[in-house]
Amino acid sequence: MSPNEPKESLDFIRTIIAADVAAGKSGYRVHTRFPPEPNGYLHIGHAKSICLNSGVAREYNGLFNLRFDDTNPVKEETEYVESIKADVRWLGAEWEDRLYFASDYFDQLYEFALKLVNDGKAYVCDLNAEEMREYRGTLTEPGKNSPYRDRSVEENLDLIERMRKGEFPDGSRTLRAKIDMAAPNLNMRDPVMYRVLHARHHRTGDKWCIYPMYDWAHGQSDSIEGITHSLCDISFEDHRPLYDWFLDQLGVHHPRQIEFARLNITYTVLSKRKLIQLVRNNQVWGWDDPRMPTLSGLRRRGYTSESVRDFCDRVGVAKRESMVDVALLEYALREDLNKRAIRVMAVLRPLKVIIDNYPEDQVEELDAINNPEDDSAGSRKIPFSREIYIERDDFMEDPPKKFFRLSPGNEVRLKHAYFITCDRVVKDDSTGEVVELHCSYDPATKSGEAQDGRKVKGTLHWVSAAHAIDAEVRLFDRLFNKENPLDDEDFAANLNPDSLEVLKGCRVEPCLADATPETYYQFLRMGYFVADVKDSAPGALVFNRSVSLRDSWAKMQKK
RNA sequence: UGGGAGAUCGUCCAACGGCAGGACAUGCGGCUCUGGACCGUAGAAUCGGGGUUCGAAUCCCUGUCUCCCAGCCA
Repeated sequence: MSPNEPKESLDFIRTIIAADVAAGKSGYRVHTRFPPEPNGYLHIGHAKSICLNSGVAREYNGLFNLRFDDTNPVKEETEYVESIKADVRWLGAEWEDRLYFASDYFDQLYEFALKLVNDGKAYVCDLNAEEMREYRGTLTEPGKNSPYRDRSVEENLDLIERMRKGEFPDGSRTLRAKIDMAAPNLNMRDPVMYRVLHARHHRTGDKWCIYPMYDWAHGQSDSIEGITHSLCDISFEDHRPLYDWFLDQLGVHHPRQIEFARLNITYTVLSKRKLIQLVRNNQVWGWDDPRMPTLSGLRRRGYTSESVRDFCDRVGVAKRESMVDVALLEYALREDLNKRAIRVMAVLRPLKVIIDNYPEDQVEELDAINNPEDDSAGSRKIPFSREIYIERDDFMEDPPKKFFRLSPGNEVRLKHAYFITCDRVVKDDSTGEVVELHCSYDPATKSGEAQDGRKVKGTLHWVSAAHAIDAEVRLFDRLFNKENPLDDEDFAANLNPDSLEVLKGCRVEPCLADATPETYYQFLRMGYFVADVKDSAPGALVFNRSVSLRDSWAKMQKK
């Protein structure tokens, strides 16, 4: 979408930006940024922000920056920088040569700070953390001025310079903006700009022992980069007056901060702090566990970046707090995969079927279409023989009314192959478990149509026993069994103990032998699957189920 | 009377003084060599109370509820 071909309605942010551009603000430019802190992996909530920021820029032929907000060396690591870059790139957000770090601006930020000190708008404060809290006041009571608030410019200059040089221990002094200790907005009660922190930074090393706070770094970084619209989540609404204050005092380019509601999804948590807890407590395999809402987890699960972007479009942008149904995410994936996934046959819980009247040593190569939704996907050959496997769930000895699958005496179609009828059931004497089925086929139904025009209600997937290859299949369910896991103080108590089911001894058709994570498959009637990027290898296949197919039979059974 | 923000189908998002609409989810029906996909169809909402207006989800008043803020985190 461009301003020339508007949608019938714009979200509130695009409405604001359209007005700003029309009014000629910032020279008709649009320039946005995504500013992650490299202290964890990106999740789908970040995807919403990335899509918004990069999308808006693209719509106006503007620019989009990736900037790491790396102002707290004790929490940040290079590993996170790399994973974030990979995730943003995967999503298709293009930062071109504009990869920045707030730490790139430490020198400039320091110069800015000196200017505020010189202007009498910032001072060095000797209060410790606890004292500062006491002086800050409360939500309903004003704070008190720091006893150090009225130091001379000369003394402040001397002190900040010595802070920078490392003369003072961690936590001993801060540089504070001189605003208003009685302000009803706590952020304006002389906020800290710099703290002393003798910590090695992942990029600047030991150069600095004072580090800027978020509020001091963020707006100025936006300004330096020429950002026009600084989009952030609603929790920063209270910070906007401070964002504006710093920029106004400095008299520099002044981007407009706009806040939107963060994304929440049912049956999951979208908070870096919570996710890192799951990782550290080994409650998941890692950041890229396929059950995690991280972008690396979703990717490993088999989500396409197209589907994630489509989902972000569908959830919209607004200010009210909301909880999006996870079904919408799944819908977006199915929608995309339905168009592009190769259809193959895989039997997850095998039950042997012997076709008694099929020639003992015969093998036929049957044609199988790769994707009925996409002619260009072509077709392939699959082997058929006397002994095959079908899904255990596709047979019932004593079927209920609407069961269209195999049962004694009933005829069904084997996809791409023949009609078969079940003649005999072999059971284990001691357990009574069905061990194998004896069936007969009708040679006149090859490729799945009966010459005489008779119909069957059911079509089953299958694999030739002699040709099938072994695979492990992992079925995932929601990570939490409560719609909002955060409703309870201990959210981890809501972890779904059945979120993972591992199936071994699955039998899949031969073409899957060299499956790689780059190919999205639909296992006919079972769902969409992808080879696991870490655990799958030729000869030891491991598939993740990305999402199941809609299943009206299962739905019917539940009633 | 701390400050800030927000309340529209079950869910998410529209409607910006002029017929409350779309998507997901759900129900029903059709079609199908995937009980998939697809097609059709149904039910489903303006937080409460006042006011302004020919006309209010929208403007005004009032009440209620929800969320955020007291890190030298971001």
